[in-house]
Amino acid sequence: MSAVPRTPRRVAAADDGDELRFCSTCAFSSACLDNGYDKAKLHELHILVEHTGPYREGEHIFREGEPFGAIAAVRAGTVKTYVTDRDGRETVLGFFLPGELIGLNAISQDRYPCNAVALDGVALCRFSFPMIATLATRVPGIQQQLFRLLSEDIGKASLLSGDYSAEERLTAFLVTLSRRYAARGFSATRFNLTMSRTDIANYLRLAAETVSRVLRRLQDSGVIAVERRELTLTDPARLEDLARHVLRA
Amino acid sequence: MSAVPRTPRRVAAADDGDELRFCSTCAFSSACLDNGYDKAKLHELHILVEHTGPYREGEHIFREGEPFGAIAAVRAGTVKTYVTDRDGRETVLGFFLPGELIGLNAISQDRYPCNAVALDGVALCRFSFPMIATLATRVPGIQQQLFRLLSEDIGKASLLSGDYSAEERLTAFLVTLSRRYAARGFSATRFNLTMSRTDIANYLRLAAETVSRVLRRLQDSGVIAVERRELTLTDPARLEDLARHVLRA
DNA sequence: AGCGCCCCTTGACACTGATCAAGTGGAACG
DNA sequence: CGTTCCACTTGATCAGTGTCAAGGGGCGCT
Repeated sequence: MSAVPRTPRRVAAADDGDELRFCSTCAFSSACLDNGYDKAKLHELHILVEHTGPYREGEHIFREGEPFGAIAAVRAGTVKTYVTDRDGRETVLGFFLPGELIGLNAISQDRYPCNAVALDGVALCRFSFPMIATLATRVPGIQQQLFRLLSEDIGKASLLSGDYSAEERLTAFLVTLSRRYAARGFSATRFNLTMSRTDIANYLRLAAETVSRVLRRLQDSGVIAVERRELTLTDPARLEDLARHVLRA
Repeated sequence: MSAVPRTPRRVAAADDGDELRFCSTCAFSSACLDNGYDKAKLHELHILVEHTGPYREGEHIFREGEPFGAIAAVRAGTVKTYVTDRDGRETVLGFFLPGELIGLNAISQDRYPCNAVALDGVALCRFSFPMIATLATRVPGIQQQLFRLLSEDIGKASLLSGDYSAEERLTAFLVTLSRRYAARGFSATRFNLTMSRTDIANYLRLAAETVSRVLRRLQDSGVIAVERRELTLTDPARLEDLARHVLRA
């Protein structure tokens, strides 16, 4: 299916400055750094990181049921995770932006419980889970980071779980995207929706038509400007206010 | 508020059979046992377990915002976790039966992100988290168990997150309760709903009236028999079938 | 026993959002 | 340059569920 060579290459373990920058999106580097920049530990960490990609739009990173071996940090692009029910209806579990981790929900079953697909050009850092777990027994900073990341994800369901209105869900979704982009140094007020309206709908448990209508209403009231997939938050404060119930700000 | 003496007492570290049975509901004992029943390790584990309780109905175990120090396994009774929004509306995050762990979602923030309250007489095993994390660096079985438990909880949101009908949600809820009771050796077809209709509603994101109506409909069609809070699954197979979309069986 | 409280049930109605259906517009392609 | 396809938009209708209102019944309290 893919003609692009996607040979995983082991990253050289040299811990020069360049190598560190290169891995800055990987969640664990910071754990090491927080821990006092121990060269030996950084060395151990980096040799078990594998940079993979690029995956092209529509290309799958893993599929439901495949044996679990690694978690991965997104370096570039957007990843969508989803499951499909018998009737072919898709439930989107999440979108993962640069710096975020996929595969954490696979640990408990040793199999991926969902599919992961690239929504645009995607590059990853793969971490062999058995190896990083072993390393975590020797480097408490890594273990803590893993515990924290896992625990964070437990609480993430709030956007979906509440009985919120379509407008609350969608505004909260946009605010969340904005914050996540901002946290990675991208613009908080102007970014691309890398996912289709249908994807958003399947994520927020709405109909695609409803997503479309709410976006229009938000645009008409001057809160956002949306041109195809390009989004501008023209009144971020008001947007946050509309989402306040969901975000419990 | 409470007149009942609830002095936490450190459990004696003697790893005699009695002590082990006493702790059989604690999730970590099994991790140790799986790991080859190493007496020294069991010793280490047990001295950091604190048995607390009894908590009486309505008594809080922890409250939102309190500093996080420990996770806890339910030994007896039912615990409800919830948050309250500005308008006073309650969102129930989960019910925890004997053998299940509360507090896992507090790890990432070092504070409890929700309230936990006893729905009936509750007894707990408290595990100091810093201590168990330290122990985990030396006992891989413990670390794996922790990772697995955390990862499991990430996927647990499915019941709430899907856009399912009231009937699907409620039947799935009942099936889940049944399975959880069965897993702990209780009857799978006859048990008490320790939570109020309102609690169930706030958990499933339904109105209490809807819960009431669906229960009645299920009873009228012969799937369950419900008398106040006593529930009998008269046709478990059909109940599971009604819940099949949610449970993805 | 009797009272009152609270949980639960039942009914009537309104409203949000899904569904069905049709139409628009951009992008890729021949 | 026209065709086709697909994502998206817009409109009309309808069903499921929330809301409001009233009533029932167990349980603890005095």
